[in-house]
Amino acid sequence: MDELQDYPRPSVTIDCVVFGYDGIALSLLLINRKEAPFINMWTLPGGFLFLEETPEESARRILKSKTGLNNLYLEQLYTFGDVKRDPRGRVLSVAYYALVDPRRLELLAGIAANDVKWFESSKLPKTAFDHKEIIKVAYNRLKAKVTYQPIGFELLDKKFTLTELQFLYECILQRPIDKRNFRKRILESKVIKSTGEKRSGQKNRAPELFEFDELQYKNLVKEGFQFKI
Amino acid sequence: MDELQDYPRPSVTIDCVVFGYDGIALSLLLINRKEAPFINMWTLPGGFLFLEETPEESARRILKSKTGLNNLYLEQLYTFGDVKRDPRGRVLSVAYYALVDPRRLELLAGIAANDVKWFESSKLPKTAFDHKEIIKVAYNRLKAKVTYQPIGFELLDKKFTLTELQFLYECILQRPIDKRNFRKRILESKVIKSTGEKRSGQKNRAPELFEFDELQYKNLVKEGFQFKI
DNA sequence: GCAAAAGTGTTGTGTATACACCCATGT
DNA sequence: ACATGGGTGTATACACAACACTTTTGC
Repeated sequence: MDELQDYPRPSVTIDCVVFGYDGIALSLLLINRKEAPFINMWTLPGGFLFLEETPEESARRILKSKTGLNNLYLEQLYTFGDVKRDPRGRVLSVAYYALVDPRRLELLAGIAANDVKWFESSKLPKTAFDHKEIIKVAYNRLKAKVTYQPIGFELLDKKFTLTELQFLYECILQRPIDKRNFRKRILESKVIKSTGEKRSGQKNRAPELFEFDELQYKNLVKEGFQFKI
Repeated sequence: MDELQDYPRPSVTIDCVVFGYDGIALSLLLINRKEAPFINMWTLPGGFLFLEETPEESARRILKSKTGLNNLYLEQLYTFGDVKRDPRGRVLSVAYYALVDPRRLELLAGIAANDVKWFESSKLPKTAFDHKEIIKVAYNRLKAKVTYQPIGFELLDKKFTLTELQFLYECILQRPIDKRNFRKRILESKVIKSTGEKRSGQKNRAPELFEFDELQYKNLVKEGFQFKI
């Protein structure tokens, strides 16, 4: 008979791949590990799952405690379970990925600056455990997802210009996008709307500011719409 | 300090959504549960993860022991972790889904016929735990995947006709597909090749037999090809 | 020769891509 | 007035969807 106590239990951790974008490059949030094993190496923000929380709740708690952020875009990525992925013993990791505007993060106090750091995704340091693999899987997922689902707005300010949005997409997809086609499609999709405002103070024409139209987006999802960049 | 023994550990199970296709309808393999809780209800084939095996190895072991099958198409689906999903305590389930030709299965002895049964996916019985949810996620994943990746051949005999393949796709996608367009696209994709043989004995024109071209498929994947139905 | 399923092309329609100039603003 | 990035439309190629008849085989 299958009783819970009849079976040995693995440890279960949650690891989060946190993507950020500062207007120039796609970055990843890593933490400098203070304990053995892998002391002083960089790791994904993570921690052990508590028995009274779901994996997603756990991911949110961990991100909150390590970065101070809540309410971010979060999605389960994959469960990594190589037998030897953690030298301390048998540890499964349920990995999540999150999108964050790093400028929201800079405002927060209480984070030891040397321990938590953004790294450009093209210049990552050596990471502990199997975190390199997790990051690779997360990045592939993000790239695939962004072309057919309108995620990515979380990485920008609430109000953004179309040029900023396009740069972000180019950053994620690592390829140039035609400006006119990009604007046409993103506007046709109706997932963003103009705020009517313009941003002035630049030394050129004042660009129009847009925002994500969440209500409209939810309606479109109900009708089963397909987004495409 | 994060030591493994400092944290309580959840139990971890593996559950498998096994899709089958008998030439007429898409089916799902369920097992009649003999223990409490949920005694006598239908469940996904599953079991506890052993510490010395990866989740995928565990899924293969479980499928082998409950159905006798190995070497099937298997892919991690999602990790389900609701706190109350199992009344016995805190149990995470790493779910997989698999594709199987049920006719391969019928040949196997040693399976108590009343305990393991195929159900048409449109006529499922009440299931235990959160297995209904897991099945729903698996079916959505299968539907999405089949349109851009050439999976599904596992559900047919090694040699199959284009009409059989088309019926399978119609079954999975639950919509009619135009015969000429289907043939055109599937042949253009190069993932199947003619065997040169024909199947006779029917009371109509003898159809050509095709097979999945695995070598060619691997080459195409390397070049980053996109399949599309 | 008839029933039953296999097999085969073309055309229209819509969607994706490629491409270059004018506009508004600040200095 | 000039430098800088913002904003706009069209023509072409390609991909997808719709559609009906002929061929082969067994009875």
